[in-house]
Amino acid sequence: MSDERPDLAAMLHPLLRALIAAEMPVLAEHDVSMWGYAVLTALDDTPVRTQAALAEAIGADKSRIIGTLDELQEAGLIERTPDPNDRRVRLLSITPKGRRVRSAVRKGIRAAEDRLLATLPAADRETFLRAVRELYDAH
Amino acid sequence: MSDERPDLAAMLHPLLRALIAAEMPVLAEHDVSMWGYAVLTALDDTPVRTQAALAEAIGADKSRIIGTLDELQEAGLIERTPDPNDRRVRLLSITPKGRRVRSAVRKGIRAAEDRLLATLPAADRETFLRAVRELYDAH
DNA sequence: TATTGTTATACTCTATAACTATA
DNA sequence: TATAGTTATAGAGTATAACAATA
Repeated sequence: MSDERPDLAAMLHPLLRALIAAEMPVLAEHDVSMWGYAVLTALDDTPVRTQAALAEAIGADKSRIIGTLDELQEAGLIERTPDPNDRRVRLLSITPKGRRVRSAVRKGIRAAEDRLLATLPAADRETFLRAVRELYDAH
Repeated sequence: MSDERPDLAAMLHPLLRALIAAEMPVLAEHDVSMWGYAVLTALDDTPVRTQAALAEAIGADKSRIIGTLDELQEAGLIERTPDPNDRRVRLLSITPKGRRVRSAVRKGIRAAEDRLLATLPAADRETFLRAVRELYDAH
């Protein structure tokens, strides 16, 4: 029986798709993209950074997040201020409004996760989340 | 503590990436693409099907698997024979060689999975796999 | 008219390379 | 010259639509 299961990636892939699909309405409700939410999260957890460092932190290329930063700035969720010490860099920071949006989105996403995980017995769910976190930290 | 973790999708995404990266060398070693392996797996588990049904089964579009089928047929891993009863459809079947390749690839992939999961305590690993399977079956 | 397999087209992501302005 | 941010270009992957053969 234990060898009859599908490959791990073959199971995780549709699972992740379902998870993302469940998060889409939450993101749409608050008018942020997935990358926008990732940026808000990174900025909220560690306030100031250069754009390149931010990109690195969320696993994207520096050129790829620019559109996202433009949108977030336009919406007043982040600020980009020139660094007086080195006028090449733009100091990034999340605004109070950005923090509120991030918090609201996270709450909605956690609720969606809970619904998706609801079929698991509580003990298994705990272990599952702990295992995912451990694997995530290791890679 | 339980609220301090990253979002589930934010953890699963890089995890899946790492898993896929670990599988790449195995696939390359046996000269099959990821989709090719998915096709072999689907055909091995339920032998005969139309291309459209096969595509549906592996979560792809019927137009998207054609190149994959061409490659597999070229390599002698599957056969496409016209259905005498309905000459529009091509009956699909996996060849003995295809079965061997599928089996060898799966063995390599399972080994890669084991290495990736090795950091987890045995009990947690069991529960993790059981939970993933249950969630996968539910979606 | 509907369906199977196929080809062609377009659209989304992403990766890479140029360009500017500063240093 | 090297680096931060930006823009432009090209590639992979995917989704959709059109097409020919058959039912």
